[in-house]
Amino acid sequence: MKEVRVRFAPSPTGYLHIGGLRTALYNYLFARHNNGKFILRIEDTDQTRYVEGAIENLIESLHWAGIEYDEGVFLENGKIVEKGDYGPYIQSKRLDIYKKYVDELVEKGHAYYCFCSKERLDALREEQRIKGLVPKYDGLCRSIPLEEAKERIARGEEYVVRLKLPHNYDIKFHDLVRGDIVINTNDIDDQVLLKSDGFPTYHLAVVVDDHLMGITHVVRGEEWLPSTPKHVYLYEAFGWEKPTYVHLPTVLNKDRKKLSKRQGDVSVEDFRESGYLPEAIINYLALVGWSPEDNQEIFSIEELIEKFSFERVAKTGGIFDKDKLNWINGHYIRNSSVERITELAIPYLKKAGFIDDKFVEERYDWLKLLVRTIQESIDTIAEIPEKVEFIFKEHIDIEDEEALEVLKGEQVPVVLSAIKEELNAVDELDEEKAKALIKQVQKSTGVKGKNLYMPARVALTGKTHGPEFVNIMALLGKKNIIIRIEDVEKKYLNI
RNA sequence: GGCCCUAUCGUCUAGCGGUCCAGGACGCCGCCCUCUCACGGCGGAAACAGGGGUUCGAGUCCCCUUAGGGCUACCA
Repeated sequence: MKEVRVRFAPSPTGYLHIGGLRTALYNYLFARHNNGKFILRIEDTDQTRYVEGAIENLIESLHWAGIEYDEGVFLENGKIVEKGDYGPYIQSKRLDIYKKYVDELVEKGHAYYCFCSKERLDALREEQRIKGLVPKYDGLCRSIPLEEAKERIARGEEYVVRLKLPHNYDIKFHDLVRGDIVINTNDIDDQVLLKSDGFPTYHLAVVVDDHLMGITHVVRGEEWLPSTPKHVYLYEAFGWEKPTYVHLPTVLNKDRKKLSKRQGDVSVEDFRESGYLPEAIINYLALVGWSPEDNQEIFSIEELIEKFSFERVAKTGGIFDKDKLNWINGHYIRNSSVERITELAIPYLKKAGFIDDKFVEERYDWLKLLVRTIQESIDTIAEIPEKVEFIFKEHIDIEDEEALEVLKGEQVPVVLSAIKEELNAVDELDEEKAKALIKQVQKSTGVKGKNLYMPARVALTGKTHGPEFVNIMALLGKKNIIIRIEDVEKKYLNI
């Protein structure tokens, strides 16, 4: 059997869209599942949309997500390099190749030169629109004899090359997720193949490159479905074997529209900054549009590779469900080592102004305890600062009504002074000592359970709920505990 | 407008003619665990868009309607 070769071919127009990541992921999974090759090609045929740094960003995002490819465009020491036997992998470097094939098409009579101006085309479309017709090129230049066209080009006239589609011809192809598709050429335009600036359009470039690069399966978003007949026709015109098509359902917004900026995060970078783990993003994305045979929800990348197939890809577009992503991300955070989450948390804690480099160096174990204390209660790394803010505050204000209510309890002064008392007996606290201390307080006051913990919790955190209390004590340390207790005694107990 | 695609719980989905009074997951609700929160465990509410066929039998096949999405560029 022929080796599977697939590609992800984004345009460098900015960042890597989360929907694009899923397309890349499915390509990747399919390639790995079949021991095939995965290629990254850059489709930069629209000079007007090119964004500086976009290629680098694309590659970095893919790398962060753990999507690795075998051929194409890579980043080495910050420089863009190409690897593989089918290059160049950046379309703007392949202009002469497209020119050659477009010439062949013209010679064969499958394409023609068109000299129509932008103005004429606009006017034509406007006229058709008013008449209620389908906006379509009217084929004016179709009948210009080749010799005449060549003379006009020689004279320096601007031109494009258009695909010469036969009239009323059914183009058929099979799609692995959609099944058989038939579209009549009467519903398709004589697509521009080569633009007046000498660049190919997507339609020409994708066919030529996929063929030349030996691509066996074209796996892309379903927005390409309507233009696939053009591509199929091109393969036929060139006499090439066409690839297998796989059109993936769209990843949608809550309003069922294509996922777009302004409704929140859409770039891989955004998700990274929001504190999502790459394996969580990958795990979640795999599930939008694909499902395994059993009811498994949590997958390692190896499991995904093993279980993935296009037969189980859905036809319907799926809404990007942040709640489920959060759940998956939380799962991975809980199952990660404290060390890893601590490393990831440090930049966020620095940004919040809670810690600095010196702090990290001197109190790394303390930071690990801090992270361990809240690790199970978070969905994203970015939530950490708000979760631990109360630890870093010098003084806390108690505004919570429930908390204020707790402080009215009869045993509150007894408990708090007992804690201070016991604190005198130790020089510094760790979890063990904090635990022992609470036990001591229990013994000396006779107060236990809720009546003991709640006043203490409120005094130290200002809230009636929060993480493990013993950890909070160890985190705060002797000095801060005393400060907070005395604050409460003064401000709320009039002691 | 034309063409193409799609249609199961709020969401992601399982279901490829009978084993479906429709299964799993997120979210939601309740209970348990527990100083609280969270985690975890257990349980619950929640869907086959509508109408025609085909068939002994339809969520599953066909048609229509409706709804949604995509495409309709010298953008990808």
